[in-house]
Amino acid sequence: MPGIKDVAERAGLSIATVSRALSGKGNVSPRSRERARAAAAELGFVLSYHASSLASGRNHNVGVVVPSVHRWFFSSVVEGVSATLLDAGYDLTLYNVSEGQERRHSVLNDFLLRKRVDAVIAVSLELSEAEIAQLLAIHRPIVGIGGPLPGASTIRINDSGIAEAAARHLIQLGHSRIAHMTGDAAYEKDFRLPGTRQAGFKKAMREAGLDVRSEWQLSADFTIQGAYASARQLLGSSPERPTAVFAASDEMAIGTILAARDFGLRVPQDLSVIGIDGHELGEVFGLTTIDQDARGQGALAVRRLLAGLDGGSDPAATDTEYPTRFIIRSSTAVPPVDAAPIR
Amino acid sequence: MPGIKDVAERAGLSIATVSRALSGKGNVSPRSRERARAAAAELGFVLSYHASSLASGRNHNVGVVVPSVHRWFFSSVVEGVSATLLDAGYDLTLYNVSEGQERRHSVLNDFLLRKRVDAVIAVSLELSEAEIAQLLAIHRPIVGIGGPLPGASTIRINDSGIAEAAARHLIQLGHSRIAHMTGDAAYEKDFRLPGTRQAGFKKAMREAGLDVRSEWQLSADFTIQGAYASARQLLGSSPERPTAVFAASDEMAIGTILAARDFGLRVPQDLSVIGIDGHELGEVFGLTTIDQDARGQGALAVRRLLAGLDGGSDPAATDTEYPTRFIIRSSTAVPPVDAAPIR
DNA sequence: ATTGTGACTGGAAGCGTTTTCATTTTTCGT
DNA sequence: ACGAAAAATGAAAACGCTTCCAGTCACAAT
Repeated sequence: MPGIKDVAERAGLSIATVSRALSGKGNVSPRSRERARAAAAELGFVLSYHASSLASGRNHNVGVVVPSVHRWFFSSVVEGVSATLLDAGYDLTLYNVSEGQERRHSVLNDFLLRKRVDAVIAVSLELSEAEIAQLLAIHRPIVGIGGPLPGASTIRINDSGIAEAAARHLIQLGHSRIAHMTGDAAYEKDFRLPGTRQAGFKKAMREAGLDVRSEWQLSADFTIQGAYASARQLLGSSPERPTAVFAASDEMAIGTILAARDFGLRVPQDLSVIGIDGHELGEVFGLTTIDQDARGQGALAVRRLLAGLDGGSDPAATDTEYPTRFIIRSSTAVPPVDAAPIR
Repeated sequence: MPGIKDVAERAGLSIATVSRALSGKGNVSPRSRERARAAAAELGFVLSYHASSLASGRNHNVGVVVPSVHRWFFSSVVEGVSATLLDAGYDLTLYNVSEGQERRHSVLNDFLLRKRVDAVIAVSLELSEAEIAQLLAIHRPIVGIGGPLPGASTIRINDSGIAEAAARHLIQLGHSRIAHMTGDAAYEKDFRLPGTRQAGFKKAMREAGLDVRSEWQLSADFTIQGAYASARQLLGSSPERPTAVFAASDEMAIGTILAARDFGLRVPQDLSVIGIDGHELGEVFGLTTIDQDARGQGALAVRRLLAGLDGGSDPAATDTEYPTRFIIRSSTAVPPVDAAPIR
């Protein structure tokens, strides 16, 4: 396997010049540059990643920590991050910390800190103060997506605001019997989002003078199947059904729609459903939702990171609110006339 | 940031001994080992990944090449791979080559070959002979999942066999008007699977003496929404509907079920649907399917790889057939009595 | 007492680049 | 055409480890 030395010999140049020619940094005459390129191509030479990282201190690698790669939001973000990173010539090291705290701990310590990533993107991960301090201490830029990350840059959507908007949409249609499906308590730890969206919902309800019935506050694990099971309970048992459901994610909204269909409820005639996300499947279900462009958030995170890496200076820990789009489809409508309003 | 040198000084040992103590290789007295450990812990020392890789020639990193991280099969495999790799102390570098050939080319050349992965897992990727040769040339173990990879180890399910079994299941229920939804031609290039499953379907039909109607051979892009659109065409236009649909993936089967519902067709009374995958959503839809444990396949790939890395010798290019499970739920039943059989 | 054995240990040579620094060559204003 | 500034170059010093090699030491076997 050829080394830079071989290239240098073949090109009749010094190692230093070849290095500069190949990396594009520093001054090299066009002639030398061409020679170096040619020699490298002929020998099929590729730089050794480790050697060059060791010497330069740059890794060209960013770590992405996700709780799962299965759920829509995460895989969408990862796709956005991956594409942008690849274009920029960076590697992406994926840390899937789904299974509990021990693994997560070891990831942070043994992997991330091991000087092998230039930066970290933490998706919907709530790190402890200590963990954040650790990351910041090694002087690597971090950006968080979708989760609070005090001290680091974050990209988030206005969770409480859009939850409010979603609830208000239902209220304006005339609904008063509105249920809310939030994320599971199991996720609360890593992922404060459920609470935030719930707060927005409650605020809108309160402002409209509507009751927030505790039996209509349900939760699921953010998956279609989890929401399906949860919604069956809601729609099946209670003789007094809600006329609308606001689900904290599109996947849960879809699960709710499926459950409704099982009970012969038409959406939106008998039940309005609204979600949050902009899931690809939304169209199939005619789901009214608020689109957060997850891929775009991932891409933005990378751009921000790279800017920081090149600029050198730690960019101030900015907190960017990513814009969302309200998409009205056919899963929401005025409530059925025979439904008695609450209050 | 402390280096091994600092640890050595603090422990009153030589660098060499500390290295041996920390890595566990070579002979070190228990006393020295303990001292080294303690000193390292006190300083919060972690090995530099690059330096140690450069010196030792091992990366502790495997590259995973996937066409997408969004579709069920891929994200499931990645989860399996990720978990197993992390447990073994390896990193996972993700190469998402979704967007066309150029990117893919650059991935193979600039990244994988850049001496930074010890092994490669290629998921459903059909590499050219030249590309495989390249990979094999750098003497890195490769294992392919779900795609043919001549010369390398592969893990696959018996695609044509299970397709046959799925079709036969429908036939045995009494169906003769059977449609098949296969993967898109767009995927054919990377991903020979659609054809393989289709072949199994045709074989079963032929053996049963049934017609394979070309207008009932449809295709979609493996997603729910794609299948939904495709199935609407099938079910909406033709006055003579099929009584059963065999979809080449669960996601497509689900899309088909959704489309059927739109037309007021009951599943399975009016239309039987069967898929392949073992998707989590299958339960919600009562989907009869053939479960291929994608996570398990990912985990197996890693184990195979690591065995090869430790064993040292290139393991013979084995071709493992991963077992599948037929799961009968409620989406398949005998055909409606009024449906005229074909032939 | 002598030698052999094997466990430990430390010095030092890499691993394959990048980058600094001093040096040489080129360019350009006048 | 001359000197100063700019551009291009090469030697060599890092980068932070692993591992070879030779040497020390304790202990058992002769």
